Amino acid sequence: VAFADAHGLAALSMRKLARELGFEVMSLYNHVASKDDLLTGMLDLVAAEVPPVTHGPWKAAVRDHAVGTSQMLQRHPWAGGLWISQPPGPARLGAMESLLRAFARSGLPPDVAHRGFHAVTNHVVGFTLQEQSFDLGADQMEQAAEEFLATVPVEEYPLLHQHVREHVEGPVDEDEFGFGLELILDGLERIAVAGG
Amino acid sequence: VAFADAHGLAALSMRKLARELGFEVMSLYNHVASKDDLLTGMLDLVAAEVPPVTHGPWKAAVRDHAVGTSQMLQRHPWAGGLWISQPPGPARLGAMESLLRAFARSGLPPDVAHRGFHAVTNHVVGFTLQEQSFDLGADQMEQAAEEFLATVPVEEYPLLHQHVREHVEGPVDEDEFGFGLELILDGLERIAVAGG
DNA sequence: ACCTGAACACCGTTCAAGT
DNA sequence: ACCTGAACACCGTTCAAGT
Repeated sequence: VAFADAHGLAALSMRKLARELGFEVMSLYNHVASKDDLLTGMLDLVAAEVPPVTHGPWKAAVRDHAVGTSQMLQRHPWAGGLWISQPPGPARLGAMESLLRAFARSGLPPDVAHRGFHAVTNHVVGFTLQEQSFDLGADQMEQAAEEFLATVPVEEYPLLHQHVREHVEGPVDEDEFGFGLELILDGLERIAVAGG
Repeated sequence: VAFADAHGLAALSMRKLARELGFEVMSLYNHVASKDDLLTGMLDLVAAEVPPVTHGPWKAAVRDHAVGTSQMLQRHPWAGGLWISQPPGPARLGAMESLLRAFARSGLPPDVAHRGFHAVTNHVVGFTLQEQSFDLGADQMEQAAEEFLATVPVEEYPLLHQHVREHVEGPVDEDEFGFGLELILDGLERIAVAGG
């Protein structure tokens, strides 16, 4: 995890990891079955960092967990891509169960709860991945944006230029994640209230 | 694109692609600068398959484009992962501009339109990726679900078991994508109406 | 129980040489 | 202008051999 945090997922090869740890490559296979197994384990390690889902009102519990997961994925930028491809370990399974429990006490019809669960988790992973593909950490951000816009003619893409400029100038997008999340949660709550 | 559709992205190496085409590896570098360049080109090719954003009412235009993009990503399962990591080519730039145009005529305040744009695109990419990580095409679906559940104790994760079972038994999740999309679009529309 | 040298079957990419 | 043989610097993984 420390290696991936420091050098990124692309730089993580079994050989480099072994060298960093002071061993030879093949020694790693005494501790993990394969590279995939290693990645699965890494992912569950960071999944365990997310604060447990609270026992209070469902909306706050779901929101807090979504925010906590998003923050964790921002701390470990390599984890978002794996989140989708790796099977869940114990930590993630536990979080999923707790989140389902929160939805269960929402009063939503079971099928709506089911879909709501997906809408929320989709938002978390989709948003974080999308953000990471564009964000580069404040300072380089502006430069990257300028470089990008330089390759895109203004006359042809005026709104796109403006959109990117809004990104740079901020702080419009201070809490974009929360904005989308509230759209989903408010929509669900409206259904819960109407049905109850 | 045909190769990736048929064999998946993991199987696509420059060497195998060259063999499929009846050439040697190195010949490919007369036509693309690198493998990354190849992938960027492939992605814009499939991006061009998405029907153009319509000129009508903003909500329908945004919805249709979201649905069209989601369908394209399901036709080319390898494309979702690249969607995030590759820079947009001409086809995608054009689609982004058109989608921004639809938001521009929504009457939403500029910052809400900006956030709405992201909420929608996040939903599309997040949902498709999430779905692909779990869906395996109806037939294998049930078997995969059973295998997965076999590794997860029922007593510890009762709601998770039920959730997966709902996936298998369907057709609860007939239009999960649309459900989440409408939550977002309805929320935006409410803001547009209240503000106008 | 844990480490390791040698080896295998792969990668993407460069470069000089061909036609 | 396009193709290609040889080579380079990498990969993940296995297996037999060591302590």
